[in-house]
Amino acid sequence: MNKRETIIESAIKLFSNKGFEGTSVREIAADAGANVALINYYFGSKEKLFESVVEYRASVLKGLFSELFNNKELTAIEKLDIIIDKTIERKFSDSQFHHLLHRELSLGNRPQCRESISDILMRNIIPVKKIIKEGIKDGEFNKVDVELTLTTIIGTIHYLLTSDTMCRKILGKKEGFSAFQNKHLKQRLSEHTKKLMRSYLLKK
Amino acid sequence: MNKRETIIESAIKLFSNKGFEGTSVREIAADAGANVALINYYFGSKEKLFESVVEYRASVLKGLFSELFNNKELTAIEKLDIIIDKTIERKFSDSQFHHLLHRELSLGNRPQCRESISDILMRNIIPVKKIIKEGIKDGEFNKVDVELTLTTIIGTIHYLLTSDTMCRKILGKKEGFSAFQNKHLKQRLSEHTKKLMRSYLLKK
DNA sequence: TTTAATATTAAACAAGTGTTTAACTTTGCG
DNA sequence: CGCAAAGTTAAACACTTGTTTAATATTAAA
Repeated sequence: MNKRETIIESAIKLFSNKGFEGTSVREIAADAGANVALINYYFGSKEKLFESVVEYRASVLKGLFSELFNNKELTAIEKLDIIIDKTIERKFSDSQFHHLLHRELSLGNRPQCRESISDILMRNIIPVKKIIKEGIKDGEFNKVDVELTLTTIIGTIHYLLTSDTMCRKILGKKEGFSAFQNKHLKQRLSEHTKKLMRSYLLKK
Repeated sequence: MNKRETIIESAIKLFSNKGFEGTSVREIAADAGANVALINYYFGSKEKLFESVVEYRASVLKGLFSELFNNKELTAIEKLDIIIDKTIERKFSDSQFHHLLHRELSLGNRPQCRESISDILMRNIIPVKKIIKEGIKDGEFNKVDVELTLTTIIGTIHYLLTSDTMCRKILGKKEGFSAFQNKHLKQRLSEHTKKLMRSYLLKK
C-alpha cells in the first residue's frame, strides 16, 4: 500500500468517526504517518480528499445486485431474500463508512458531494426496485408501493445501525452489548425483514 | 424572545444545516444579531450551547405517545395508526432537527451527548414498544419481533427523510420536487406504513 | 439618585485550520 | 552515471477557531 492509499485509509477511518469538519488534515497525516503537505500534493485539498475517499470505497459497493436482476432461475422473493442478507452483511461490516455517507448527505454544505453520494447509494437501490417491480408484473407480488417498500427494507436495516448506543437501547440490552459485531443480531434482523416482506408482498 | 433564546434558535438552524463542527460561534452570533462573547456568557461554551439546544427542543418532543398507551377505547392497530401519522407529521415538520440528532449520534466524539440524544429518541420509542407488546398479549397481533417491528416503522419514515436529494432519487422525481414540503408524499408514506403493519401484525 | 447586578460590547488571546513554498531526497529511465 | 520526474519534508502563511478580558451600557431595586 503506497502513501496515497494509506492517507485515504486514514481519512476513511477518521472522517467516519469524527465527521468531515471534525477531522483535521494534520490528524489524517499523523495517522497515516505522512507529512501534512502530502495531502495537498496528492489530492489538492481536504475537500477533494473527501471525494477521493468516497470514490475509493464506492468501487467496492459497485453493482452488487445487477447480475441478480438478470437471473431467471430464482423467484422474485428468493432474489429479495438474497438482497436482504447481502445488504445486512454489507452495512454491518462497514457501518462506519455508511454513517459517513449518510451524515454528509444530510448536511447543507457541499451540494455536489451530496449528489455523488446519493448516486452511489442509488446504484444498490435501483436493482431492488426493478426486482420488486418484476415480481408485481409477474403476479408473484401484491401491487404494493414499490419505492416505499424498498425504503422499508433499507430503512429498517439502516436505522438499527444508527449508533451502537441507540441500538442497545432499542433492543433493551445492557452496556456491554456490542451491536455491530453481534452475529445473532444479524440473523435476527435477517429473519424479521424476510418475514415482513413475505407477509407484505406474497399473495395470501 | 430574549437574546438567549434568539441564540438557541439560530444555533438550531445552523447546527441542523451545517453540523456542530461545521458551524462557528461567530456565525451563530451573527445570525442571532448578538455579540460572540454572549454565547460564552450565557452558555459557557459552544459544546454546552449544543446541549442547551438539545434540551430546548427535547421538551417539545416530550411524551407524545404516553397517554396513548393508557387509552382503553382504541385497539392496538388503531393506536399504531395514530403513532404512524404523528411520527410522520413530527419528522416531516422538523426534519432538519432530526437530522442534527442522528448526525451527532453517529459520531464518535462527545459520548455524553450521544447518551442524552438517544435518551430523547427513546422517549418516543418506548410507548410504541409497549403498544405492540400489548397487541400481542391480547391476541390482536401476531407474535412478531417487537423491537425490530418498531425499528421498521421508524426506519422507513426516517430513511425517506435522509435528504431531499436522496428522496427525490428514490421516488424517481425531477429536480424541482421538494420532498419535505410535499403533502401527497406524507399521505403516501402513511398509507404504505399502515398497510405494511396491518399485513404483518394482524392475524389472517 | 445611588447602587449593585445583569447584559453587552470591542478587542485581544492562544491555538488550530487548510494551504503553499521552496528545499531536499528518492526513484526510475536513457 | 546523469538527470528529470515524483515523492517527501519543515517551515511559514494567512486565516479562522473558541474563549477571555476589561470596559461600558442597561436594568431594576433600595
